[in-house]
Amino acid sequence: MRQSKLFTRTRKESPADEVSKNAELLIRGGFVHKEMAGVYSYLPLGLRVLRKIENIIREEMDKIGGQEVLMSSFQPKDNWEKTGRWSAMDDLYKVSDSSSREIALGPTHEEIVVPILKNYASSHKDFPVAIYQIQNKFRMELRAKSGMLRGREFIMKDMYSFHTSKEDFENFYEKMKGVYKTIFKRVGIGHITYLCFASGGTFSEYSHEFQTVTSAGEDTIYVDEASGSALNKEVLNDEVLNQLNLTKEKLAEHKAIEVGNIFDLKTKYSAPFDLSYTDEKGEKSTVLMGCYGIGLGRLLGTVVEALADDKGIIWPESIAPFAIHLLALGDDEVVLGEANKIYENLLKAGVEVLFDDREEVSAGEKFSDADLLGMPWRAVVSARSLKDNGIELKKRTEEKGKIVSLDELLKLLAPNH
RNA sequence: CGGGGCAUAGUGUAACGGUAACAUGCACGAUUCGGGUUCGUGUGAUUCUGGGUUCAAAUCCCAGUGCCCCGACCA
Repeated sequence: MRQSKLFTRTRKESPADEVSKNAELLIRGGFVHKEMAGVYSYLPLGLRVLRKIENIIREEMDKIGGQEVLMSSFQPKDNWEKTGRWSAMDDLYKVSDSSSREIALGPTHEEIVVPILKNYASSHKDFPVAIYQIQNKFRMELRAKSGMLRGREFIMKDMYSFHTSKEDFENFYEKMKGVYKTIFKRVGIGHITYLCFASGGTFSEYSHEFQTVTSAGEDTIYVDEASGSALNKEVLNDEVLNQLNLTKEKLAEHKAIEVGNIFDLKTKYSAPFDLSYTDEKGEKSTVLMGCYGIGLGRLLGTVVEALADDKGIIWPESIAPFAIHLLALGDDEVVLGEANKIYENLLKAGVEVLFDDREEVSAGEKFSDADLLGMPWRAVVSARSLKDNGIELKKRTEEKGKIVSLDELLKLLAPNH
């Protein structure tokens, strides 16, 4: 994409109403636009990152047999009364229409997915099933905060699994731990993300969270570096330590962001809707459930928060909006012509490239923008690089670049082309 | 939901109760071209909303709304 055509632009000044690093950098770079507290619109650059995260998650969900759906955001009040959550869940958005019919704006989808499945599944042969979606969620947070990290409207991947036996559920649950680890690794924060023993809230006694260590985190976790196991401060007691085989003295305390969690729901939501199956002997039993969530906006914000430096964002290659940021310096015809040629060649090779072709912008500003926007690679074409007979290529994370030829550049970024 | 802070051009900030200013952005013209170059001209504001005090309110008072922070809450 040509940067001269991009409708967003960068800002030098930080927004006055955002303190958190993730929101500050994302807004300065034009990735997102704040609508209200805890509500952000995604702009072209931000959407590209979001889509990449989405695709990674989708691939991993499909890999373990998840079936993707897209459920409604409007949810009937009746369903929520059946589970008792119409009045019990205080962050539920309730809206009414012109006939004063009351409906919920979905904060989660147990109340929707269970009746849907009940419509189709009734035999033990119909299980197990795993259903997921990537969709906007609404929660009336009393205090939205930390930029993208705790919002009122946010995009979440929620998966629900359905089983006929405890063993089958546990087997799947264990597999999901591995799948989640893979996702966070692919997104680029695997090295600082821990599987964490935690409270189950209103759902179950315990659950597992995936916590990414950064100073901006709102949770406190304890990590046993030797074994890699971790637990949330909220469940830190002798009984739990014993159960996990950990000693208090060896634990390191960290601030962390909860980027994902998995729950054992048992029959909490299948029972109210009588989601059951008939087994081989003709006997009916209630279906067992698990649920598995990842907040995509929060994940995006976490990556910014955890990996940025004082100059701006540093995107991992797997989710960067573009693989490379190509800068043409100066208004020299030869330089511009050469940069254009390189841009066209990269496009032809299928490389995602952001081309800073703005003629009236100074070199310094282009460098600053490249640092702020955070593409993994920066390629500079200028009178100087042409004199050196090539393109100056630099990693976002490194100080010094090196001169490469177009062929070398293509080989690096499109090795299979 | 308890506590604290803030609200002024698109953005970031100034302004003793007395003509709303500066920077940046944007437009135009020069200049420059390897870390937000320099200069000129122009553009841009019901000072969050509503009330009150006053000859006079961006400024003081009250209420509301919005945003940020701390806490509580949190699938």
